[in-house]
Amino acid sequence: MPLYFQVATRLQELIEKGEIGVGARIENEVDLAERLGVSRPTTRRAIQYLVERGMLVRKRGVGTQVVHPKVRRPVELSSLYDDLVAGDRSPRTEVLELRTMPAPDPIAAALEVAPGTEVTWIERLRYAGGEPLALMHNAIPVDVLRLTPEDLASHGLYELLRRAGLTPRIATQVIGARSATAAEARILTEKRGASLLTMTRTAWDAGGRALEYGSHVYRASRYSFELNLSAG
Amino acid sequence: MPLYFQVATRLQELIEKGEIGVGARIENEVDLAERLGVSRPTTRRAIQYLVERGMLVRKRGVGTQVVHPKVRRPVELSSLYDDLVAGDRSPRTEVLELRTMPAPDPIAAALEVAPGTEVTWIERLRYAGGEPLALMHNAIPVDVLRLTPEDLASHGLYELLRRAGLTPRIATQVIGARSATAAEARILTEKRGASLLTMTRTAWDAGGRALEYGSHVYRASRYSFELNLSAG
DNA sequence: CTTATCAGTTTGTCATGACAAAGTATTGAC
DNA sequence: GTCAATACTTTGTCATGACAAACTGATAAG
Repeated sequence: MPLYFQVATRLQELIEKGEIGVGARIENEVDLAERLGVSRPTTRRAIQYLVERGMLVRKRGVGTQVVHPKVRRPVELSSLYDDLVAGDRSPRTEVLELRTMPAPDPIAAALEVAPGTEVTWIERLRYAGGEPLALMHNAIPVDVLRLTPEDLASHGLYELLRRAGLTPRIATQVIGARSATAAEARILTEKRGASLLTMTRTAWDAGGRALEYGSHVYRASRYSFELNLSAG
Repeated sequence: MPLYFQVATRLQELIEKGEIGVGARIENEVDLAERLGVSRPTTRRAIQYLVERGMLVRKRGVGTQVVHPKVRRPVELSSLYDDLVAGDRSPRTEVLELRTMPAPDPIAAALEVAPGTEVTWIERLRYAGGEPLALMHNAIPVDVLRLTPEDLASHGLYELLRRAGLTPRIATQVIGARSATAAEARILTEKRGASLLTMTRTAWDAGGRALEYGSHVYRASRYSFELNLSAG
């Protein structure tokens, strides 16, 4: 574990425990470095880490202040399944459809691959707490990953990607809303015309290769997106 | 302008122009630093900057690769008004209500201030391209900023905050959806029961002080949220 | 009393040097 | 020909030293 990370963790603990209260200034970099027996760049990097997480704020000529006692996590690249597991809402997945087919033009465009590229097309129904929560459509290029219905029934798509050594790194999402069609309402046990949250996403790995395109609809009565933002 | 930033900008231009193609590896840090006549830490910092923006990816023992030719901006702390101006959709704002009142409990809780703290309560209707787009409710503690209807009619709330030297730094947002009430439908010229996107947000400044609470509804037929995410 | 100047404090930037860790390519043994 | 050990390349971490820029507060001038 890197030194700067150890320092950051130690600082973070002090703040989370409240031993350095909100609004208080922490020791200046030079003294802190000397007291901990590390160099100033290392100290700076540790502080920088906590600044990026929204715990600390620096001001030149003034010092470094605690602004929030808890880490505000940035928006994360996780899947719904992971979120539900973390929230203890006992997710279950029903695979309604799984087949390979040439990508339709809009999906090929979203994935930034040639039109007609073979993709695995998946339609899944996600339950949480025994109730249907979301209807999810995904397209994964076949040369990225091959999937079986069994895998998908018991694991999140992102978990399967990670297991195959594929790490989503960058994603663009569009969140919107619309009314449920009759078919959607029936599947999600909502009334016709009920409001649905829609989310479309394309995710790329570190190599810039598109891993996944997703077009999902959520029951607005049961789900919302939570975001934590921090500006430079 | 800092040296590392100049280097980053230069690299960024080369990549955006396509002179360094996607997938190509850039020169290694040591050589690049020497060629540009700067130190390796400065070069590293410049590269780090572009990595955080999703343009480059580093791999120890391998090198640094271009993964995307355009900057993927992180989710930004900007207001709807700013977005619309940038998108040339000629926004206009109608202030429906503006008064000071003690903050109701849920709003006081969101702002992390004492219940009953005086806030300015604002109800605005935002137009874009001549059509109503969003109905916005905001609460701003009076000791943070005092507002006049004239200011608000011609400027975004965030612009007014900035002008007063208040910079939103951290925010938490919740995005959801629901059906329009009869009153909302009438104001937004939608049908009754039309789907609306909802967004509630609390924004804090660098000092950890809550600047603003907002609860907005958007016409789902005319607006959606776009997010770019990048994972560490 | 008000305002301008100046010194002190603290973070921001940059250079140099060194070693560690991870991945790749080459070489050698079998 | 295959596999393992080795050398090489490249990024990751860390130390030391120095000066610049921004803010604060005290001091001096009006």
